[in-house]
Amino acid sequence: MSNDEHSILHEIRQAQPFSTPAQEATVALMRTADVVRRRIAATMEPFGITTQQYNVLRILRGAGEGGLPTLEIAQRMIEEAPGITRLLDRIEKKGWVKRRRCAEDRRQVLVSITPEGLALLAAMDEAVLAADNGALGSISDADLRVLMRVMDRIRNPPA
Amino acid sequence: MSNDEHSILHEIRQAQPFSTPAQEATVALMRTADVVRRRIAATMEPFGITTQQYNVLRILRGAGEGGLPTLEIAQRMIEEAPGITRLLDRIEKKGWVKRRRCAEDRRQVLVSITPEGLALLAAMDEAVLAADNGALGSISDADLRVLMRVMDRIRNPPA
DNA sequence: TCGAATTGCTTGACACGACAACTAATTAGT
DNA sequence: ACTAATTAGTTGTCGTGTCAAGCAATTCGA
Repeated sequence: MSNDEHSILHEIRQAQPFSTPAQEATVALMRTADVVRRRIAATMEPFGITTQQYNVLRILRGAGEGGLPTLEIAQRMIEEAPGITRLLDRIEKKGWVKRRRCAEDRRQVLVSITPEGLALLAAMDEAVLAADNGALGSISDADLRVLMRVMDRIRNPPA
Repeated sequence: MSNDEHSILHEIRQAQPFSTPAQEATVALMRTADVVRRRIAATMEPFGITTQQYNVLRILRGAGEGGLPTLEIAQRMIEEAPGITRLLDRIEKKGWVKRRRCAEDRRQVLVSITPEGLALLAAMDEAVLAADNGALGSISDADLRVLMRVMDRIRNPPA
């Protein structure tokens, strides 16, 4: 079958075949995610923003005026706190978000998106939607459903 | 359904629902790969090696005595050349690989695994196999086949 | 054959992802 | 009220992904 042309085994050129289907699927999952990540990053790059920075702005747009505390943002990304701090540093330097101390709990730093940030997102919305759809656009709805279900189970294994 | 507990929408707490199933699946793919990557990294970490470093050693073990030129390794990982150079720097410093100039084409650097590297891999083999299986162990063979097929198609979209 | 591409890396600079340690503010326990 | 524990963030360090340059060896083309 012509599928051999782009099978994982071929891509890796591994001398030894995989020990198990689960192992092969694990490798395939990594590589697939990488490929998609790169495609999406490529559509963001012309706007001078990275996917992580874009995700933060998306989250903050959804949060509205009041903004969100730093760690709340970290939670919604999968990320650890340290990463968020510096990510916000860079985004703030570009003028897309602003930070202010919360009055009630002075440990918290409330982050909110600026008008410039909103304008950037607005300019990007169309391209990003197209890219996200494009990345998995060739997959049928039925396959997408199976994909989602299987991945849900991978992330949250039974017991 | 109790599935709501760990749905992607719940995990992201996104105010706006996704525009399309493809978009939702894209996000799920990223997060799933992250989760699995972390699980595997956790099993490698006790051996003082990262997943990338481990992958290089695996490739070199498959290559045997002669070793492989740097860029050939880069190709088998998905990675760019600069990343490989520095990855090899670190692995070499740990004594797991050695580099030598190729006599026929002095532009090439042949990289091969050392006995220490082989010993490390041997010590890790069992744990890694278990981890890879464990990561997707709860997925049925039928689902794995679908998963592989769909991901193949994502990586290599039709025309 | 001699200069112009090309190839195979390497280095520099910037963005992330993750762990550890640290500060400051708040809360809990006695 | 006073100390101990917790919470919210920040900073330092290491490993990696990526783009842009740069360098040396090799091949190509007139």
